[in-house]
Amino acid sequence: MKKTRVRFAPSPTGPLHIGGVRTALYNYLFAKKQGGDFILRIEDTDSQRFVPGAEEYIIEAFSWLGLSFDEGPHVGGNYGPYRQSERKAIYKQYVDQLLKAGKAYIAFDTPAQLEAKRTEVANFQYDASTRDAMTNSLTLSETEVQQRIANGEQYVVRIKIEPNQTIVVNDLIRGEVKVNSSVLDDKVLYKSADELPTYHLANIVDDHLMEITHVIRGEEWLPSAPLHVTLYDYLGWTDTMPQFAHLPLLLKPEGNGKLSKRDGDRLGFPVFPLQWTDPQTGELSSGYREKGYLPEAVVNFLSLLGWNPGNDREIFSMPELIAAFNLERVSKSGAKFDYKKGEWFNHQYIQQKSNEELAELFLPTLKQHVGATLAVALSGDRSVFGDHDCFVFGDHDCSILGDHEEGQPRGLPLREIVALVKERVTYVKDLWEQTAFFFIAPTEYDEKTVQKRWKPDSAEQLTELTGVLKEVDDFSAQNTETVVMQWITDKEYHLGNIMNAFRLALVGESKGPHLFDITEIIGKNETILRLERAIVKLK
RNA sequence: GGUCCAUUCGUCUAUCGGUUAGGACGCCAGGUUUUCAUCCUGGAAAGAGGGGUUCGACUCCCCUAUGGACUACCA
Repeated sequence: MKKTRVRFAPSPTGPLHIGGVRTALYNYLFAKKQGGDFILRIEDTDSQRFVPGAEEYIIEAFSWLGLSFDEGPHVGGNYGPYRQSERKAIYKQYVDQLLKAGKAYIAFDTPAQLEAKRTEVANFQYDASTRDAMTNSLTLSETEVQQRIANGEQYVVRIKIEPNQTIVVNDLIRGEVKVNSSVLDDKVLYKSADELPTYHLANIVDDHLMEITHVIRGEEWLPSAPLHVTLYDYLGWTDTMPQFAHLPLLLKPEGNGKLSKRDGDRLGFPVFPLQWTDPQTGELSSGYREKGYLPEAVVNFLSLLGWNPGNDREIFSMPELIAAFNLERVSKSGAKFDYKKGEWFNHQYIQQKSNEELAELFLPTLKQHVGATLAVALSGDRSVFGDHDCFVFGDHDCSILGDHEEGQPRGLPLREIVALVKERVTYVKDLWEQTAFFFIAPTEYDEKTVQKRWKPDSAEQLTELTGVLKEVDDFSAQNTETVVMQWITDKEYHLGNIMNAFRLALVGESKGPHLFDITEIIGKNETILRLERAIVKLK
């Protein structure tokens, strides 16, 4: 049994879009399931559309997602080079072979002439029925062909499709697909202008030479699969031809058409794994990574868009996906991109993270928001910064994760803060909005909440509460809660009124985790300061 | 226009001739809660249409409709 070898072969014409990521993922899962190789090949045969940075982007994206290539331009391998632009000489040899065997021919018709032909003749196709009326090596004498080439005239090499043959493509997902060769056209295989083959030829030659066993690609390639089968035949490689599997497409959520690069930001979600800035226009497209997605969530989400394990299970780690994956369970019809489900997956994966891991992931976002106060922190001051009274970190990283010296600027135990709110966030970034009040004390209060929660006697009651809290030595959540509850009971105050006003003072609005978990974390002094400020401001 | 592919709740899907057509997302309702969320429970929600085949079709076949892809010297 030959070793399974699959390739992902993007064209470096821009950022990789999410449909391409899924295709790569399925290739990867399939290869790893078989203990095979996963190869990256850069298909840069279109010199016109090359975009600088695209290849690096692709490699970085897969590195983030956790798909690693066994061979490729960045890691090497025994079947290189892995950029088609570096394989010119290889292709030329096979072009000559086809020409010599009469399986292909040289054509001089210019793009302009073809364009004219297409507007003049409806449904014009360069094929057996028309090639005799065109300017090519079939209609020109051998000497004239040589003459034109010697004169520097540009030409292309076209495959010579024999009409009226039945071509069978065996597809692992769709079964046998039969087409009559007469509907195929004499596709361009090679362009003299840049001495590069087109996709079709380069693809077949490389897959053969790289000993690819399975071609797993998007359904958009199905119509040209018969051409590819013919090419294997013409080159004499039929017996080692890879198996084909054409994947269903990822469709726009709104209904029509396949998901395209432009859809993402228009519909409010990323279509690229990583953020991308167009080098030409400077236009910025959002990415899953920057949006706050965990790569595991993206992988899991994508894996289930067009494939299912045959049971109700939905959460899979990468090793579990590899174990469960097979091509037989890939569906045949296109899948609309359900962005909401993606959010749900991310939520699930966030819950799986430990508090330490989440705190670590949150740190960059947190620093963005409170970064300016770090300098204040280092000066040993706990002081007013801008309009806000800011809580700051002792020394950035260690104190964030917990301990602090008495009398020093207090760092907040980020790990514990994260633990309190993690089940309510979808993105790592949401942690900021859920926890901002821990770091920045409220100085303004949400108007609606004030109207609803700040009662006529709130100021008086909270003043009294402040007095009670000042007497509390053990400020643990449990103890503080016991004391406060006892006080409320003794005074026969209305529990909700007290607690809601208390929360308003600490948080600034009506949200957040259990109140006494908040007081424990921000500590006695800060709790009292916030109460006093609210009493003054809301009186 | 031509060729090819597809068609189960709004969405992703299970079902491989006999099921009250299952699950998940989303949505709605209720519950938990000192707030907001989370969470829990429940609910509404599907076999495109028409012919066959069969004792019996979501499932097999045909037609129609609809959707999609392709139709470049792009991949």
